[in-house]
Amino acid sequence: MTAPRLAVDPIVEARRHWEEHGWSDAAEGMAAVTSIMRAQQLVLARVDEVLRPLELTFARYELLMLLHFSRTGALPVTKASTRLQVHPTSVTNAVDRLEAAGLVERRRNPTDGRGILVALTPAGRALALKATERLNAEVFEQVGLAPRRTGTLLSVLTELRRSAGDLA
Amino acid sequence: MTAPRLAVDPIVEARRHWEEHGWSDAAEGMAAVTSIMRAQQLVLARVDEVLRPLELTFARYELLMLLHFSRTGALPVTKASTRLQVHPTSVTNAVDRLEAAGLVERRRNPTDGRGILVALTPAGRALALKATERLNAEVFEQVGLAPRRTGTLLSVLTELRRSAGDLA
DNA sequence: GTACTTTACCTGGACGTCCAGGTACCTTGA
DNA sequence: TCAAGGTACCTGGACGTCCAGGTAAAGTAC
Repeated sequence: MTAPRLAVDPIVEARRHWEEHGWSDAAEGMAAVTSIMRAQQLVLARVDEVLRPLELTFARYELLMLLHFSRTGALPVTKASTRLQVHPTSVTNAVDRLEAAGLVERRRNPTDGRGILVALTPAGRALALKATERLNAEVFEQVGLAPRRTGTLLSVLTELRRSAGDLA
Repeated sequence: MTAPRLAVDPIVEARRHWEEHGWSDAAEGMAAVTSIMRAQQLVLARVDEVLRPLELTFARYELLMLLHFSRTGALPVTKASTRLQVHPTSVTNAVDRLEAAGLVERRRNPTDGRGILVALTPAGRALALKATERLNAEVFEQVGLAPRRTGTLLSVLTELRRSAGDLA
């Protein structure tokens, strides 16, 4: 984080401006959207800080864990893309870097000549578990909310994702 | 959005895996963090879709609105960086593009020879208001939550941001 | 008043995200 | 069987974010 702490919350400030401009119906939604953006930025920064010494990023970590949880430790790019809910090229990008670090490898897909399988290496699996230990201890076990509140957040965000067509 | 809808929520799935691995203390936090990431991705996509016809992005829109709400319509880069809570180079980047589009201009800062002022042009102000109209109607007034839930989300995220040192 | 430190901004680069476009392969239907 | 359409992956590029490093000006201290 670079910026100094602020006396006034920019989001509260923006909401006040919205009200004053007669955009009251949109003020709360604007504040919610902006808060999500900012929360993501903060949480991602915390996560990446923990992962930096391991030379991982959250995107790459997620891919490693997806492979770790898969039966064979190998998945086609498309499958990974769907599960991670990112664009296929984002997966290609992550695989490039993980492959260069020896954490995954690309294999020919025996059942589909067009495709490849992204396969976890032993080093990749070991690093994924190490990263999980640290993330659990330093971020996930202390997100920064009162006990019940984490569940509340989860529930509201699930509703939001569902309404955005993210879930069935 | 590219990926097809999934039968199972990847976040629910991941949480189950966490529980099964004996990481129960971290499972809910992991789910919360992942949900924030995904929610941000979805909301940003909605916002950018509305802004695309105007050749704006959310980052640039936010800068335009910050200037619009400022007394003189002009701010130093550092001030904008602090208010928007992004790195100063992100502001430089946004200013480059907005300036190329004639929406802002760089002026010498009369009170500080090192600095510049980013000043809103009439075109920039007009576009900011037009963009706000559309964002209000198409996103902010219908975030996708039941009425009371938006307030709940806002309250929890504020708690999260405060605990991350984002607020005073 | 001069030397040291800090501040403001920029450049260059890494990374993740998406989109557009291209190639190789599979699938489908006549 | 074979042509048309769809799928899987990659490359190249745009964009936003951050970091590292550099220059110029302001502030501070002796």
